[in-house]
Amino acid sequence: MDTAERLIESAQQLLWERGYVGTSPKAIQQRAGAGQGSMYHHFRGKPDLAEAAMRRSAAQLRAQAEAVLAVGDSATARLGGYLERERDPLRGCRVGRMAMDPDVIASDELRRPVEETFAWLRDRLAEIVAEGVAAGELRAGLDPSDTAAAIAAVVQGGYVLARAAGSREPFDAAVRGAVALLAAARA
Amino acid sequence: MDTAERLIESAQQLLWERGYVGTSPKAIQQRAGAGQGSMYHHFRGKPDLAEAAMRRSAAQLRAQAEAVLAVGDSATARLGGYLERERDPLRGCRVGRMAMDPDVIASDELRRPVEETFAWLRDRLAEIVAEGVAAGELRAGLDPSDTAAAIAAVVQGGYVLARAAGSREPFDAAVRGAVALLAAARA
DNA sequence: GTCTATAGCTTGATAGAC
DNA sequence: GTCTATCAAGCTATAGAC
Repeated sequence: MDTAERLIESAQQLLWERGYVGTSPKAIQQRAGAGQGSMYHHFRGKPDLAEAAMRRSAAQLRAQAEAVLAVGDSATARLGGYLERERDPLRGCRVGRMAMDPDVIASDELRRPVEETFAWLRDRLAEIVAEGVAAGELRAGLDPSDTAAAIAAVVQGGYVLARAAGSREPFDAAVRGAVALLAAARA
Repeated sequence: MDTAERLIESAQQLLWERGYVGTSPKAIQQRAGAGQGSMYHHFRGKPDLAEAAMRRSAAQLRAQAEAVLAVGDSATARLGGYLERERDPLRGCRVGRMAMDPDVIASDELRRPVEETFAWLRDRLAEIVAEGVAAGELRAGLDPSDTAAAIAAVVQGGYVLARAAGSREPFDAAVRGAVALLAAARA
């Protein structure tokens, strides 16, 4: 693996663990086993490297989500599969976490990968809800876009509850609660 | 208002805007119009002042939530009132935001106010769900604790979606989605 | 491409005058 | 109680040798 690659992966890890504000170029270099000059040769600076790392993480997350969302023979099963997908709640979401970072939100370049990821996720979830409604599986009155936003929010909020509690339990409870509410919305 | 008070309020604002890692003692002092020595006279350091500020914010949030949760003549109305309470989604939750901060999570003292706030909120929401079930308003099978966690998560996750999008719209959509799912779970 | 040296600034805290 | 001065360490970036 070359140096640029190691820098990106180290940045991905540190952004996940400590966020953008809490991650220094120096820490990235040390984890990657690279010197100062090496990093500034491959990237223009911290924002540039962070953007590359965030785009990478966003692409990986999307691939994982798509893999889960494609499986299941009913809308409820596919949405449930997304909600119950194996996660590590105490680590949080590597993309969603960035949305709480002031410097990320203040920069269009840095915010864009986060924005695109959630726009895609909401659309994808809404498609599945709409299919469930069309198939007569879910109630006719259920708004696909609103339901999708609620499902995505339960996962992101579950991370907050888990980290606040220092335990994965609230995350699992929120997922169970959401699955039960979806079950109640069957036609 | 005395200096200690101004320091706490300034710290509350900055922690909300920039998180713990992104907030420096110097920035707090400047916003409060106080010097270095003044801050270190009233507080032992950044963690001490941050803890005071977070406890204050937690108490305020709890009072606001309790005020909303006490109003309404049915469980659905009270839970809906909590979900639809007036908020500024782009600012995020001043308590929930702290859960994403690595230094807050690493310190028991700093994490405790966050933990206590969400433990209280989940209990309070679960009580209301349980009352709704007992009254025959909500389905008998609905688990109060899981449903409460899902509701709290929708709000916290809604903030993430809104900040990612740079717009309050996803927050409002998630709330509408959650309200609709709760309506579907009526007995 | 990678390294070391250096720069100028900020951080979080302490010292000591008033 | 509040102020200014000072500190060692860390931050982000640039320069220039190799």
